[in-house]
Amino acid sequence: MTQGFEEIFAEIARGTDEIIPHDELRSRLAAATRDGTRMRIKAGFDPTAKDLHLGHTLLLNKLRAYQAAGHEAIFLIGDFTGMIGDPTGKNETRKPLTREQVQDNAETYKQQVFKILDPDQTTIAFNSTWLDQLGTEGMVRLTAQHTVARMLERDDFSKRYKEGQPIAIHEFLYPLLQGYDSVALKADVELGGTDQKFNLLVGRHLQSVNGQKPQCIMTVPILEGLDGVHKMSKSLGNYIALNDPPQDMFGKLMSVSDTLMWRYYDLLSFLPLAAIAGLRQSVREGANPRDIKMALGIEIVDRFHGPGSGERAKAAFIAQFSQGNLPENIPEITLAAPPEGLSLARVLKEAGLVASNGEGNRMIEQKAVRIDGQRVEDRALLLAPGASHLLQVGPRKYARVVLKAG
RNA sequence: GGAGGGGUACUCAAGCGGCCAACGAGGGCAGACUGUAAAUCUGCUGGCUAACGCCUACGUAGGUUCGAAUCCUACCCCCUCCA
Repeated sequence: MTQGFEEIFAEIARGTDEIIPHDELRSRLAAATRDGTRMRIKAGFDPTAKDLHLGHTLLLNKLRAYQAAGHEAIFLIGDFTGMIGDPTGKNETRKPLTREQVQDNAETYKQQVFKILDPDQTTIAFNSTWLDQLGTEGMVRLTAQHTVARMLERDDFSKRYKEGQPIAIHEFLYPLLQGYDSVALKADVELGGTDQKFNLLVGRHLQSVNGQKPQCIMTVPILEGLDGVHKMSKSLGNYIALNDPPQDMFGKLMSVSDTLMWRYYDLLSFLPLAAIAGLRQSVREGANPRDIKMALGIEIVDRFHGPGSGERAKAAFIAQFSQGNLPENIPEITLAAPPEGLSLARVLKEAGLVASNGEGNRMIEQKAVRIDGQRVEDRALLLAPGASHLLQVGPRKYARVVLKAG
């Protein structure tokens, strides 16, 4: 029994950045395991993004680990916050979402989330449920439960305050509202990214002020995006979406640097830590990191597209890039061309391979363009009607174009 | 309410009457090299045009001038200090 708990706890704690307070979480989990009670594990998600990406899954994996141990995962959608718009740290106000958009995003969330979470042990909650009811009076009462001095303890705030950067008053409200969510949900544990630490701690404070046992908090690292530098985010375009097609997902994972690959192994793989250490050792002894990367690709693709899809994506990847075969599913487009023909740049643009004629011409000059496999460097080239061509720009953009007289 | 500072391309940041489609850096893209990796080297990085060239861009709107991102006026927005 004791050993069983050790394993459970190790799996829950794996990959986390901080657990506060560590020993308390441990003992609460132990007690719950012993008594067969379920703890309420909360993790909040911002509904501004429609698609979840791999970065979000760190929290989901963690929620899943709790579920595996028999606890209740609360997938909280911050729709209230989303509708107001949180401009934190930016001079650009985020556009508030309409209720419809939020609903829409939430639907998409649900479909994606259950690729990881067990639906039977998941509660989906919307914080507008209670925040809409709060009212001005409730809001003011809430603000009375925390102090400015403590707000300024947050790194972000104190730094900006010292540097004379603006801090809008409502920015103080978000931690409070998020903390209030924990009160409303009577959360036992809240999960969040490391950047959420302060907010999670506010939740502890508000719970105790409101006569609840303060939640334990657990932070997970922020996942770096494909560039290995910035956090994975949709707006930076360095992400792998959960609903990316298998081949894209695999390809993106393969394009990651070796350094980042290990990071991804640590944070995304379900392999035991000992196994990952073994992989590192094998590379040190001469194994090609590429193959290790492929194994990760297979694991991740399988997770989101079902068993077997990973191997298929790998095979397609090898065929296309290692053996130089054409990719599957090349988009095909039909264009009307005048008798004298259409300029190559124009065709590239119409086919969606470049954003403008200018860019098309640039690509041609940079030897990035191929027609039917032949490199083309003549930007004056005209493509005559009545022909069909395979166009390629750079290593990965393809299109098949049929030119009709017209 | 008062005083001062500032708004330049994806970002940061020069320019302060013509040589500015706008230095430089970052980012991005492409080529070479590769393992679609990293590192490195090279080039490109507003739109239209086969090309000559034309058109839009330096917070917004006007004005001065042969000519403005650069000068003037008004307005909008941001920041700092004081009250």
